[in-house]
Amino acid sequence: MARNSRQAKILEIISNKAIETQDELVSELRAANFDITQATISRDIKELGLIKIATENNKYKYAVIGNTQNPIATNKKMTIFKECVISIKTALNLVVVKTLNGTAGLVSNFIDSLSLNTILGCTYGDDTVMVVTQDVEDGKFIQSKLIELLN
Amino acid sequence: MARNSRQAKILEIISNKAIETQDELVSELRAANFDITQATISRDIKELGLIKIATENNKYKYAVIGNTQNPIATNKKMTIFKECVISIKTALNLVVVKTLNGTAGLVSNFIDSLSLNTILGCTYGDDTVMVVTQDVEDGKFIQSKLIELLN
DNA sequence: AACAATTTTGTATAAATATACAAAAACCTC
DNA sequence: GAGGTTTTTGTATATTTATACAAAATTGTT
Repeated sequence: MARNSRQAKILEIISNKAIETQDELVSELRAANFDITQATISRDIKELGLIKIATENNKYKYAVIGNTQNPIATNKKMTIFKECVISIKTALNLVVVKTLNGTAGLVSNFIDSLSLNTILGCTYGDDTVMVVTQDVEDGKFIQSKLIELLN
Repeated sequence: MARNSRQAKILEIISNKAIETQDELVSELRAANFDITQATISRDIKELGLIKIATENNKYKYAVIGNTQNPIATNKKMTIFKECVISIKTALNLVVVKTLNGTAGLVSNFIDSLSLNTILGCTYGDDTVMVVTQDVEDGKFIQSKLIELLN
């Protein structure tokens, strides 16, 4: 289905470029070979829980909302998790998850919500989530758990 | 000037009730004796950096955006700080700031941004910010500093 | 594969929002 | 307080966004 990859593409686009209107987003998507209309984008934006917010230069842009405020339902989060994660690696007791730029917060939030008890905590930047576990073994374990979820 | 109190009222309204459209907000404000039009609200929303976001029940509502993402300029934040703070009290090494419901995040963010070095950290809920200082003396000091800012 | 049921999408348009421009209000400065 | 300057607001409207409805696509079942 093109739908999920399209939504992932939307997250990618808005994290890399200031998108002011849905029509602008339509153009970007068309350029990336997604043949859709504004109506569909409007629905995607609602589903993804994206926001339109004022920027410093007195314009508007679409953005991914921060984790605590994000009201997207869990199965939607799961879908997004799958779409946004690029790689999952371990380094000793850390699991390093690479994501589409700008979506690390969403991914981190999702991982937190799993409440896996061998996870001590998560931090994230723009495109990286760091999952801290007790030891090397736990790191490997969490890595495999997360990879499982991608299927 | 009615403008600042109106904007504060907007923050209060949206934190207490799900507001789906600007027209709805206009009605609420009219009920609170602010005689304005949709155009003004549109501008206020832009200035306050408010967002319209999808809710669980498949509708939209306006909301205050979380602190880290908030791009409002400092002087605007200062104005909002003044408008949103209700009281500032101390309890031993804590400074307890009461705010309009839903705006504690904004206020906390503003206090953080002051980078006062006797502040150890801030936490917040919906209408309360807790500022932690080293000791009772520092608490009193920060309290007075914050009260100063209200003038 | 034929059919029914569900989901996704486009078209057309209604609904909602942003803004150009002009007027009004607030603020200065002399 | 007259006259100039800046800020705020309303009116009217252009722009943008959401959605009803129908069509198309996808999925599941036999």
